[in-house]
Amino acid sequence: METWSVDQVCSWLVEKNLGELVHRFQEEEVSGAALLALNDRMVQQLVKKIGHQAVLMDLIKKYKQKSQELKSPGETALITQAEDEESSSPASGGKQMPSFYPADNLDNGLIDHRVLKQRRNVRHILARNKALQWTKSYVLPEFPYDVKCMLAEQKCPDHSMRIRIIEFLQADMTKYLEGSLYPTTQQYNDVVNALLQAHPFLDEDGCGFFLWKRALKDRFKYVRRPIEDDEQVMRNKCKFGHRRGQTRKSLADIRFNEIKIVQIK
DNA sequence: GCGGACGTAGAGGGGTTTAG
DNA sequence: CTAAACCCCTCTACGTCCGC
Repeated sequence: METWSVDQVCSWLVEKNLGELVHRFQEEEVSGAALLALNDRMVQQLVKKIGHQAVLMDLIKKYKQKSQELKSPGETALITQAEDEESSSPASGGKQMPSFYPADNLDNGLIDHRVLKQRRNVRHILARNKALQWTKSYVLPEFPYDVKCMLAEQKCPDHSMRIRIIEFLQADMTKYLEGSLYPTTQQYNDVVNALLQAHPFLDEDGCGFFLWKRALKDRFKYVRRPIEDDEQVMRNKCKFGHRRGQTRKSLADIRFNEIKIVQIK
């Protein structure tokens, strides 16, 4: 890893379901050596999402630990394999995500402004990575520390907490969708049921199921909104993306979009 | 069996609200 | 001010029912 180029680091990120970070890593020219030299503050500046910060720091930490233990060439493959096994999601029966959320990590008030701007480009490349097997008994992902505290205290989540819960659930579901951004109704149901079973107090007024499900659907919709390079998304936009008073996209437009998609590919 | 009416689910667009 | 959630509306697709 020490000798990796920026491109190799980016491939590794994609492999670790952190493809969303590729653009930032390329922008900041993070090579393998730079990756290993990152400290907490740098990771906070580089990576917006606390969940991604935690995963990234944990992967680096594990790499450093194992390279100390092994101290032999060609170890990377072994480590990658080990990490693959360890980082599999709870729903696939693997171990849960590392709970590395030190209190100082929450102090992200100085996050680089460019990172905030990046949120506009909400292409969840995660969706394109290796899909995990969806099982009926969906297991909730490991939430960040502050969310876990709120859940443990059974406090009614405020707006920002709701957003964070939804964001984590959406990111976790994406891993199972084989590149699609369209979960089935059953999948929405499974996730919301798992959430409400684990935390019944979230079922406000007995209509929590519908509220959480709608929030989750809206979140996926919001993720799809800016996407213009995905065949399935574009097809649905052509199909449904017009309202009374608006002209329907002509067949020519649809063809043009299809050609654009092929060119992008 | 066929075709129209109807209901429902699931898409999207876009306005409004909320929170940082 | 802006990003993101929330909410409402419209449209399409599909299944079911019913009359012919």
